[in-house]
Amino acid sequence: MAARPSSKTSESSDKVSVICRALRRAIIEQALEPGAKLPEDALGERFGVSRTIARHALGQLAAEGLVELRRNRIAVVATPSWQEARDAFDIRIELERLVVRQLAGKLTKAQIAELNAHVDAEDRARGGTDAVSIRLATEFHILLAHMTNSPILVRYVSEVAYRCCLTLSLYSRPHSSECAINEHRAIIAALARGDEVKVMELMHHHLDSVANRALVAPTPRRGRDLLDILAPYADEVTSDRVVKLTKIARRG
Amino acid sequence: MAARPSSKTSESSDKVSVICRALRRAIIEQALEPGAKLPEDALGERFGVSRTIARHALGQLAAEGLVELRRNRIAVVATPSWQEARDAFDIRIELERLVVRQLAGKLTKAQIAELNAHVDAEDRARGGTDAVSIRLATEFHILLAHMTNSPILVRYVSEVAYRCCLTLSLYSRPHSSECAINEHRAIIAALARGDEVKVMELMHHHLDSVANRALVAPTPRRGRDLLDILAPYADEVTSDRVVKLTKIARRG
DNA sequence: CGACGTCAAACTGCATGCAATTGGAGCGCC
DNA sequence: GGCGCTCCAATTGCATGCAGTTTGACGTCG
Repeated sequence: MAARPSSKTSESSDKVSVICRALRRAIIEQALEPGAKLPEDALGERFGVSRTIARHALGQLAAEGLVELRRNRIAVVATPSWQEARDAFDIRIELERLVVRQLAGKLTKAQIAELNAHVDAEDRARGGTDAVSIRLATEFHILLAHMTNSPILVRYVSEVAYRCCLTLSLYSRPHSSECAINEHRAIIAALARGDEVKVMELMHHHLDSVANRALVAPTPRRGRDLLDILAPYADEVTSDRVVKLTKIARRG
Repeated sequence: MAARPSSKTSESSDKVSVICRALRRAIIEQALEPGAKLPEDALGERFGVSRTIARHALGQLAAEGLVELRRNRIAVVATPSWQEARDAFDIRIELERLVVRQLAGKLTKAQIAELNAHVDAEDRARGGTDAVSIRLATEFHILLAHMTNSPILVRYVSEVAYRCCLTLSLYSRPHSSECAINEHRAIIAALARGDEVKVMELMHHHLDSVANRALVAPTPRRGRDLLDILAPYADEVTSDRVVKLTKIARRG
């Protein structure tokens, strides 16, 4: 497989892109929890740029679904609903099946070594924090996507994987993703063997089980807006009462 | 199926969003051909906003892959390579199979009526321009995605469908997508019957045949950068000569 | 005639400034 | 104490201004 020219879409060294990367990482490592406020001034000051740039960066992250942006309101780290989390995983399964289908039997020795090295790193990180483990596991999948040389696929897999990361921080039990490392190894092995059918099945099962381990129940553990929880009950009362409920919810 | 609350990610009535929508439509209707220049000043003046806003809009469209943005250079409508076009269609097939899988047997009568009405509109538009036909065909798929009530799926299907639209304007023969209307009807019928397997197969075949009809050959008809065409030959000459070639290419 | 160097216009990258909106603290009323 | 009102600090929405970069036109020279 001839190497395609490097992506035109690759993120340049703009200040905007730098801030995007930093925030993305902070979000997926849960340094910024879902719901955390992201005022433009504060970001600008923190990164040594003007509000204009911070604003632009927030716009990009909103396009990726990592940040929620509402007119005249402070941007916040996205808080996906449980259903959205499930949807994201469903999409991710299909995309990553596509990835391994394209990759099966087409990896160079160097690429396989790179993948193995990454999983080794995951192994070594088992003692560390949960956040780092999750990030490394996610990066394994993104590394796979990169090997397809398809910029579009890379972009979508990355985005949806980051979103899944985000939901893991909302809904998962701690230490829920550690045993997935063996599954990563199995996937590499099947890719190397070129067993297209098997590797698609492995990937499907892998992601599905991560999702099922993580998205334990439609009732989130923490961080969910009271407003969302109460939403289904809103139909039962008059709209005036609902407004009051929301005030209370926001306060709590 | 209970209706989920409307998406938080829906585009607000920002000036930025307005410009995005306008440009998106102009691009997929080929009013703006791939490679067309999009200077911030001109956009700002045309839409009655400042450069800041135009710039922000371009950033969003770049994130969607409709626009190419390079540092210190005028933004241009994206010119996907043939391979990228093929990749986009592959991704689209998987995503839309997911859509119809979720939808099979779960559509209300009203929704089926809406879909049929849309296809009727496609039928009526057969006499009109190619661009309108393509736009309507694309919107049919996006309408389907909307019915899943999954904002993420809507976003990805929309994006990738727009990208495919874009590539059609680059690589397809004229009048290549007309006979697809019957396939749309067949898909609606299978959805209504709730035949999950069949409808996934239909969608797969539908998109695959559109792609095959459209992406006729790795040699594009027009609009492709001379630079890309000459790239494979560049290895034959010294790198100094290549630089000169590129100068010539850019000029022509 | 074509290659090369120079320069001004065009354009982008980014910061700053101002008007408009929000939200929440404080205060009076029931 | 709870509810509603007013008002101000915090924050966003957007335009403008300035500095740096690119483009391509022009003049010069081989």
